[in-house]
Amino acid sequence: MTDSLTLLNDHPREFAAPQRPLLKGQQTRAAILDAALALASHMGLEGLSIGALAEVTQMSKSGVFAHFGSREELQISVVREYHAKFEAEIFEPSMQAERGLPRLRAMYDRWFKRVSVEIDAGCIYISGAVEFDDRPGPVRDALVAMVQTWHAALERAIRIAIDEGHLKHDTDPQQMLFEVHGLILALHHDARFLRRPGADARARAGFENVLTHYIATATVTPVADAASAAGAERGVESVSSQPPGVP
Amino acid sequence: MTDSLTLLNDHPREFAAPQRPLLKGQQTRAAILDAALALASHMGLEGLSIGALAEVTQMSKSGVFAHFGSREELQISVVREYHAKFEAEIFEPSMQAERGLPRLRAMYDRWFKRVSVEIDAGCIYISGAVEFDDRPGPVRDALVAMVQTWHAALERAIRIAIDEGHLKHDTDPQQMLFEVHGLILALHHDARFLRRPGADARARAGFENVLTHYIATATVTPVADAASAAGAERGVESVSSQPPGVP
DNA sequence: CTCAAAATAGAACGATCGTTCGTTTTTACT
DNA sequence: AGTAAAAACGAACGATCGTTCTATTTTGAG
Repeated sequence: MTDSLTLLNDHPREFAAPQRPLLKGQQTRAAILDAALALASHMGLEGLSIGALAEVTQMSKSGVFAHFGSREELQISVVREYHAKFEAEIFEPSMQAERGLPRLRAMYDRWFKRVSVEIDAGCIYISGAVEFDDRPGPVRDALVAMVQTWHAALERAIRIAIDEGHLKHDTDPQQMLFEVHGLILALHHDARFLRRPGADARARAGFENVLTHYIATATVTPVADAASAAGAERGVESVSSQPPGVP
Repeated sequence: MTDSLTLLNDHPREFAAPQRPLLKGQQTRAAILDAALALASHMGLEGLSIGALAEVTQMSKSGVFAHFGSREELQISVVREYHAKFEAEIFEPSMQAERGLPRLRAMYDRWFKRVSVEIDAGCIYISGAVEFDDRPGPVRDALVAMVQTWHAALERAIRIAIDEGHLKHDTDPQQMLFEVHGLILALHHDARFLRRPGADARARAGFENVLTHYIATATVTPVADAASAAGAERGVESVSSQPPGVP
């Protein structure tokens, strides 16, 4: 239950089921999807056009089209593909870290690197959220479902960190998630849009600031709980970078 | 110097100068711009089309077009219009608050209400940032300039709060701005995209958490400066809601 | 009222969009 | 090799896009 981010991953056939499974089709489909993912990272899901996709993949428009049946289905497939990669590269490796704060740190670190280092490809979750916040439909539904899945995983990690005594017992997981998510969004904004150089350092420092708040709050009246304080200290010092990493 | 957000506001004529000033033109131009602003808040700046705009304003496509000369100029005009309203409704009233933390609070409060309460109209700064982070050109340039202007005003307010002794003297203004901005972005994301009910409360609480961090840091080794601590306390308790408000 | 200038309308343009259809090539299995 | 299904193509469709052009109407000052 806690070791899978999988949701909506039951995609046995996208829109038309080949009765006799040929492999060439899936192969080029994957190639198209790869190009579509790169294209959507730059132009957004709405900026994704079948014509441009055909040009990139050296195929005919109708040839590309036939793999998805509609533009909307193509967009949904892109979202699903992004989710799958996100799950494999961000979520799953982080689950190898120890339960509690180390795992939460690992998740944030990988998430943060995804947004900052790979400047040449914007986060589809973030751009999609803005593009489809006013556009009802299956694309929006798919986006919401996958973002919520990721957020649920983060919230779970926070709750575990609380249970393990790494974070204050009265920590509001959703509040902490809100603040951490804000840091990622600010990073995406400053790095990609404003092109500010120090944005990644700000995101790192911001995370530490949030942590200090939820590990040992700076209340004007320190009612320090000895046990949880010790636990927090353990958590703080244990892991500051990712485990060896798996995939 | 500190009481104006004005930048790029020298827009005497947009693209074609009427030699003998007629008022009907400016009038309908304003009406078109109003409709364009509402339309862009829902569909984004890229989703803004002259055809749809003509339909809304009950005009011909060419009639609308003639007022701007190009779609790009229309987009820039929308950005400028949004900036003017933002300046009048968010920035200027906040400047009536006392220097320091009260003013910073006023700015955040109005900013935050702009993003949360008016759910039926997304923030063009935020959606524009995502739409144009990979699209060079004059529209992006205008967006960047105005966002930076607003950020500069916020940074100025933070610096004043430091000078007034309301915030810790070693506060990094840009870091604090980064974190506060993240809260607004998370609010926009959760309220508009995920449609989570409690997002505004999270943004409020997040701001308080950031404040507690920069007013009296929870360092494990409290090197409390008596003077700045007293100033911080003053600042904390002085204003928790906006001044009467002017415009 | 007059009249030039300004504002709006209307039709058409080339381009691109997603999509459909009929045909041809390629694939994979017997 | 033969064959039926699958995959890819190419042309065309209607719609919409931004834009250009030429009329027509409206405006505001003399």
